[in-house]
Amino acid sequence: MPLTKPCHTPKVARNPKRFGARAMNLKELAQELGLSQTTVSRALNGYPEVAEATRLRVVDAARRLDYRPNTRARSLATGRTMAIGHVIPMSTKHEMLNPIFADFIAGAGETYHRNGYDMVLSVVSDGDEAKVYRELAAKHGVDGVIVHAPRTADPRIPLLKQIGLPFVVHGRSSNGGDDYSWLDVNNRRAFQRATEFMVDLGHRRIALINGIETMDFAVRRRDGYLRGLRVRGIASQPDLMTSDEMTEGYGFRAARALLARPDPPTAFLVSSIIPAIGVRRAIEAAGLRMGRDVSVITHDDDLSYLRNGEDIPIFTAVRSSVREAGRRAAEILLETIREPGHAPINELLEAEFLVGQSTGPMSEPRLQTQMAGQ
Amino acid sequence: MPLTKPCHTPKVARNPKRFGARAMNLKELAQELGLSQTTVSRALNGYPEVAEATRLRVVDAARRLDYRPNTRARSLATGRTMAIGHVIPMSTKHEMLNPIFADFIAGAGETYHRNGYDMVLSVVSDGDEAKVYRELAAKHGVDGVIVHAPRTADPRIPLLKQIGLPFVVHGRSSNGGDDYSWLDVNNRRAFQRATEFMVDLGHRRIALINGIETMDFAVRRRDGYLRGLRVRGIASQPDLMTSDEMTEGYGFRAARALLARPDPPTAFLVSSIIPAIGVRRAIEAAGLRMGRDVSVITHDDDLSYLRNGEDIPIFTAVRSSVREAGRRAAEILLETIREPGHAPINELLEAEFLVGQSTGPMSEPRLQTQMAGQ
DNA sequence: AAAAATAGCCAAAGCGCTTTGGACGCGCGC
DNA sequence: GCGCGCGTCCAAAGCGCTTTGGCTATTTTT
Repeated sequence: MPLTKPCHTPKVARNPKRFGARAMNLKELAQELGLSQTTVSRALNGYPEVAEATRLRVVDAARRLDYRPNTRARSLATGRTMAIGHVIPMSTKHEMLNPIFADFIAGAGETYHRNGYDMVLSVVSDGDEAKVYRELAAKHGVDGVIVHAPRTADPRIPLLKQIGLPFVVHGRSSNGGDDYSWLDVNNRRAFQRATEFMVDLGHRRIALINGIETMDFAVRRRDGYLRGLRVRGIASQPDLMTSDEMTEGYGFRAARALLARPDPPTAFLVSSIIPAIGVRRAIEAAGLRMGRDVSVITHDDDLSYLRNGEDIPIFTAVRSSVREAGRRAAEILLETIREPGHAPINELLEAEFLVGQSTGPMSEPRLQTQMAGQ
Repeated sequence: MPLTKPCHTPKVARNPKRFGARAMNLKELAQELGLSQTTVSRALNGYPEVAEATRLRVVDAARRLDYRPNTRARSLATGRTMAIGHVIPMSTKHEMLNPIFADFIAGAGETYHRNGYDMVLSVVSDGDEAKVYRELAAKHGVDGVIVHAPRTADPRIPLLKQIGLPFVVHGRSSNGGDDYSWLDVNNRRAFQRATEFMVDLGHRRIALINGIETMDFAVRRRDGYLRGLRVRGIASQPDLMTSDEMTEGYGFRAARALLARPDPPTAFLVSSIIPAIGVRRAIEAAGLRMGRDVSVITHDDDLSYLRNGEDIPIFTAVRSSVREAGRRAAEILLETIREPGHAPINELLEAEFLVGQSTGPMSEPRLQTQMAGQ
């Protein structure tokens, strides 16, 4: 197999060139104006060595003739591509996309748009990401990338450092120190707080419905949960902690299994609103009522298509807008591209704690006895 | 304001050029091999006028030295950019993304990847799309675009025809005839079938929780619903039909309001699984049981992060994989790019009908009397 | 055996832009 | 009046690739 795919079978149409109505180019615009390409280019790009009067003429003509510089040519000349890459990992296990990615993209896209950058996306089975990054850099496809869904010791971080491609991580990765830029939610604190809240409501058996714990954020959330228990003097029970891909079905199955135990949990901490919906389904399927018989707190990424209620939240939640994270991550990336020598930028966002309808004081034990502490 | 944003303040760093370790280019590779650039280029691109032995040498060296042609340079020379644009509309009303878009992208991305294409994304407030398309074409950013979320008489279609940029519509638009390529689900038939199914279960008051009816697909679904009623001889009631952006909250509110009527519907047809989740919440909040007291059928896009149950479906549903649609739409687009003169390609997918746990025979009227027909 | 075709390679001309390194004319200070 | 600086502009050299149009051997045809 050749290195660069000759997918456009050469024999057939060897030189089809461009489509439809050709667009105006710099040369033509310059001719039209009776100026040199140099001057026109400079006028449009805001360089000082051109008279204000001519600049006005040029800008006006450009607008009138709907001239727009050819991105490819420009980036070939400048060396910058004015594009940012997002490599979206797709779980091979469930052929599933991370549900938060759409909103993250939307946020980042805003920033890019505002700064004249394009966004190029590749969806890649998790594991193949390294190859794609390498390619992206070698092909000169992008000026920088955002790293999604970092694992605990993610190999992409040293790789990108080595390649020399600017990047920002959405989340963190424990390896490689802090000498790279990242933006993360304070997952540990959020989950610690949620746990303590549950304990303070009287709950003692609190389940954790976590994401896959090779993911860095999931580890941090578990840490927070454990710390919360410890701080309140509650022993943790490994069999109250589950970990899997955050689907509705997972939330349902996990909660159903836990609720079927002789000593079911009275509270659930859930890693995302999607499994939380499944948890609620399981609670109701068991003939119980969320917020009364069983309490639930979820992490809420504030997804645009799955809002946690309107006026008052459905779920009590630790919320942190992933779209806002996208916006900020993109800004940080553009910043590091603008000033290559700059020190890494780290930003830790605090989640807000919203009390909704899904939590309430520990209710009377339904089946078996329990000696509530205080 | 200048036409092309001079966002990279020129005074500061006038010529930073590229980052980090430079990659190997064609010239260097040719020198390394003692061949001309011409020959090396041809060898790699599979042209016939190069000896098989030298081709092998070249390909081998390229792999060894990790050579990858600069996309920008290549596309400048060829006139094709090997990139496809997706302009994702974002509802200005709710700042909401279409929840299906992530999976569509994932499907399309697969096809692109396989064919050596990149995907460039812009998220745009609905209404501004035309401008973005125009820009994309003029900048030579992409070889073609996918049109998302077409409205009933969508201006983007004539616009793109005029510009001459190849495109494929995901969905259809009633205006502009059929002389453009599209790929759609047979929404009308799907909703007609679902409606008839409900009627056959004994339901007479069937509500439609539809999407926004400026969207082409929503109109078709309503048509199917009305036709289903008509075919079964049931009069339609306008006050049983609602239409709004497909959020969970909308499903909840609409269903709650309808269930509070003196003559509540006994069945719901819902336009997407997300509002369907809200409908279920409303049903349960009313102290009723979905599938027993109230039946629900939903359209199911088979979203990877919101599967409709695992083994047996939660909701009875008309299902059509939006990811598969993405794959096919992308293939069609690449096809039309490959053969510009080709006639438009239209593909109508049939949704499959899945019976789940959310439907059952019309149960005893709970509050008021009703003379069930047969 | 001479003429024609072919296989295999190369130099150089673009693609459309930015940027370097002047050129030209004007006003200013001395 | 001369030189210098400055404000405006331009010609031309890339950026890294593809593709045209040869050019030289080698093979095939007559």
